[in-house]
Amino acid sequence: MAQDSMQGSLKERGVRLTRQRQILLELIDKTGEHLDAERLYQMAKEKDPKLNRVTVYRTLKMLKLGGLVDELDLMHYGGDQHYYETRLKQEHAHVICLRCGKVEEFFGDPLQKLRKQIESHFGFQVLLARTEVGGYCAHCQTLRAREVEVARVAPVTPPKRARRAAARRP
Amino acid sequence: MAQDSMQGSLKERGVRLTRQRQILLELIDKTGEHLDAERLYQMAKEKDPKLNRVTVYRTLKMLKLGGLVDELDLMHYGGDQHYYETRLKQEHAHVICLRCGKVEEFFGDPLQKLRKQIESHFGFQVLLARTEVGGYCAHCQTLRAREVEVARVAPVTPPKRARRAAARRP
DNA sequence: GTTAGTGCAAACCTTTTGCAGCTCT
DNA sequence: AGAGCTGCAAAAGGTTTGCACTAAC
Repeated sequence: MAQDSMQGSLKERGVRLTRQRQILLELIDKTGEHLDAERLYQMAKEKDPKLNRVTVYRTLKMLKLGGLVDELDLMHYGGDQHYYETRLKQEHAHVICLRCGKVEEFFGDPLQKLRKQIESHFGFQVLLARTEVGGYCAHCQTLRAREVEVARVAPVTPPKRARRAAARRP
Repeated sequence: MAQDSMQGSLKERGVRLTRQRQILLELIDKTGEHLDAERLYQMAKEKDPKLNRVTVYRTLKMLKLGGLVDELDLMHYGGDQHYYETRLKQEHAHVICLRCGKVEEFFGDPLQKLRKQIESHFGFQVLLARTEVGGYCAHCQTLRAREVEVARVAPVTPPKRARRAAARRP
């Protein structure tokens, strides 16, 4: 359903609905949230092996400029890539656990109040707003203390980038 | 003064106060805000031409991990680099004009309320919070309408990356 | 004297660009 | 038919890493 309204919005602006874009729109819509370009590319490739990574980037850029998707960083947990989600839901904050990577969404009046206060305080016209919160989720808080203790004896640096790179290699 | 408390905090943890770090700490402190790694490097190089860009990155990473500086994106206006500011002030949101690039800071109770609500709602331990808002500042709102009109006749794509790249070349 | 930190070069990941050819409308 | 879009290769931008050397404590 988000896909339909997206397609409509694009058609109005004379944007062509190519096979590739339909695939990408469907994935962004159905998968829901928090996909980065690479993952979106991998998923799209299964539906059309010829589809190029560049097309993913170009499509995302277009959707972002058109205000159809929002770009997130998720506190750079997992790297410096960007994540995308459709712009349907009410404004919300993203809450990222820095230990397990779980992402929660928070809807609540402080967000609306914040926006309104900024608009009236500065006479600012708000187009985009992004709130990201990092910390430890309920589950990880207890596990964390233990880890800190262990780390003093045998420090481990998890190779953040290697994970993603491995998934890309043929 | 921020520099002093930073240095103290580092000393406590057995971090060495090298000449390079002193230069960087002073710049981060005095310049105040919103420096990216490259600009910080350029400024540091004037005080010590031998100081390497890598040292800037390593120092920023350390300060970030130590919770002494916060990392910002400023809505990726101007590119994908990160910006840094000392973690002294009260929590605040950054308000970025997408036309002129001006950055305002907003302090206000919605931010504290947001944090508290997230903590109690999810049982989450908040360590970092970042709110960035993009739009048009009061001054640019009027100028904007005119531009949109002009753009329909003679579209211009400003080369975002070229600006920064030019400044780096020898 | 240790150990942490630096500089240099090279790598890395993510994203963008130029251009020839293809395809939606 | 023709503007718009894609794929490919290559580049760019920002950041990280490996290693030998240096300097802070």
